[in-house]
This record gives sequence, structure tokens and C-alpha cells, in this order.
Amino acid sequence: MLKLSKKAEYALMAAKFMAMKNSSGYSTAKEISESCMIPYQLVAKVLQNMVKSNLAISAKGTNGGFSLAKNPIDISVMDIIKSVESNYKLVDCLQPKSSLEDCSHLDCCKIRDPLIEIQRKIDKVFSETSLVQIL
Amino acid sequence: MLKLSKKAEYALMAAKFMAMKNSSGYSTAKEISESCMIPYQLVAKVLQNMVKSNLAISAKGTNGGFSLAKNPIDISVMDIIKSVESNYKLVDCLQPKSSLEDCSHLDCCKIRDPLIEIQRKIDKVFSETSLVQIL
DNA sequence: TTTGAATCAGACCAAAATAGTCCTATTACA
DNA sequence: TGTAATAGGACTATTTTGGTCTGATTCAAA
Repeated sequence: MLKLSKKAEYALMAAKFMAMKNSSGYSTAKEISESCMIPYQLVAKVLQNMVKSNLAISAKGTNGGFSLAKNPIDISVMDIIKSVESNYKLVDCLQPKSSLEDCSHLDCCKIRDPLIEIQRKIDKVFSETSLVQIL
Repeated sequence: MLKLSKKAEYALMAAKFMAMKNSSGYSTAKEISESCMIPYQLVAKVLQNMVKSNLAISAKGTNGGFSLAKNPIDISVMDIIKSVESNYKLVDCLQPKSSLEDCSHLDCCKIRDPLIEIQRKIDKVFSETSLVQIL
């Protein structure tokens, strides 16, 4: 519980890898996979997610690969987590599309509002931590 | 990911229930189960965990039940979560018994130290939120 | 002293979420 | 045109979670 998924872990590691590659140029999924000991297929998927979220850019074909789309200081840990995870809320009824009606405990559940506040504080931690603090 | 377990949710609800029962006296697992629409066996287990963690006291036999062992202001959300969950760390290698050697990525994983700091901040959120803020 | 209401405790099962694999298509450079 | 790379979907295996079942123990009241 309250654990980061492997996808999120791998995304952080991959982001760090690309950020550390100071010289511009692409990092390939294979390269990151081997350096970080992450299954190739997984890190490839994670990188694709990062591209979709505009955190990274990709180049196909020979000499292609991935590189960060922004300066690391402008990428938050939250950005990285969100790029690979849609459900990162403490409880389901805090998901964007959810409403009180989705609460299986109906009005007997009186802990939703306090949890919103806790969720907000946790979001703040992830949003205010930048990729540069991971380097 | 980063989700509270049902056990933790139920523990919070049960703690709130007992705290709200202003008149002293015991709340039974059955009573909490029905009021909060939580499966009886589950809430019973959760309450037992709370007793083990000295958050609640129990009385067996007829007219028995559970009640909080402390003033709600002296119980943190962290206390409640910890009473039902042992693994609440962002990543496994931050568990108390873990060490760097447990990291399957060995020294290629360079995100452990930054995660310790993030973990610390999240712990702080849960530790500084008291049960009274849930009421 | 018996009965019933309650906690206590462990094994067990089912379902869901997570982690990982496989296969194929597409793109672009040499 | 061959090869190195991303893109992406389907699939499988594993782990975690949520929940159930069974039975033992304790205690108060009838």
C-alpha cells in the first residue's frame, strides 16, 4: 500500500538517466534497460508514455532514441508519475471522474473530505519536487 | 498505485466511529460493520490490529467491544495506518529491514536517496494529521 | 452452570492489480 | 534494401488485496 508502481520507479530512473546524459543526443531504450537493469519491454513502454505526456521526445530509426523534452528543472516528479499512472489517488472516490455516489459506503463514509486534504498535501510533495532534486 | 488499502480505510472509519461515540462504552465489531457497511470479518480484524497497536482496548464476552485507548487528539492518521499496514513505503528498499543490497537494481539505481526525502515528507503529512481532523 | 454474545486467531480462497512477455508494425538512416 | 530503432496491442504470470470460513476463547447474564 502507498507504494510506487514499478512503472513509476522505472520512469524516474529513465528520466534521471536522460537528464544525466549531459551531452545532447538520444538515449535508446536498450541503453537505459541495460544500464538500469530494467526489462527492455517495460522501459520502452514507460518511455513511450513519457513521449505521449510531452516529457520526452523520440526519434525512430537508426540512431534514434529518447531525450527529455524540457529542462529537468521544469519537470516535476508528479509529471513523471502522471505520465505512467492514471490512478494515483489515495482512494477511488477521489479520482477525477468519481463522485460521492461512487462511494460504496454512501453517506456512512465520513472520511472523504479529510482525505481530500491529505491527498492535496501529498500531491504538493510530488509537484514541488523537481527532477533536478533526483539527480 | 499510492492507494490506501481497504484495511487502512476501514481502520480510519472505525476509529472515527469510536471517537464519535462520545458517551463512553464499547462499540462492537458488528455495530461498526453495519453502520459503516464494512464486512464484519474485516472490520473485526482491523479492530484487533488496533488493539495490538495499543490504539484501542477490547472487552470480550457479552457487552464487550472496542473503544479507543487514547484521546483522539493523541492518535495520528499514521498510527492508524501503521496499526494495519506494515508495508507503507514508496519502494521496498525503504522498508526498515531493507538495505541497499536488497535493491534489485544495485548501484545502477540512483533514485533511492531522493525517495527517502520524499518518503519523509509523506510520513510527515500522515503523522501530523490527528484523528480529530477526521471527525 | 449453561447459554449466548462477543473477541481472538489462523488458514484459506477469489478477484483484481501489477509486472512482465510476445509479436508485429512502422519509421528512418546508412 | 537491410537494420536499428520506436510504437503498440494482446497476452500471460505473479503478487497483492479483499474477503470468507472455521473454530477457539472469554465473560456476563439468565
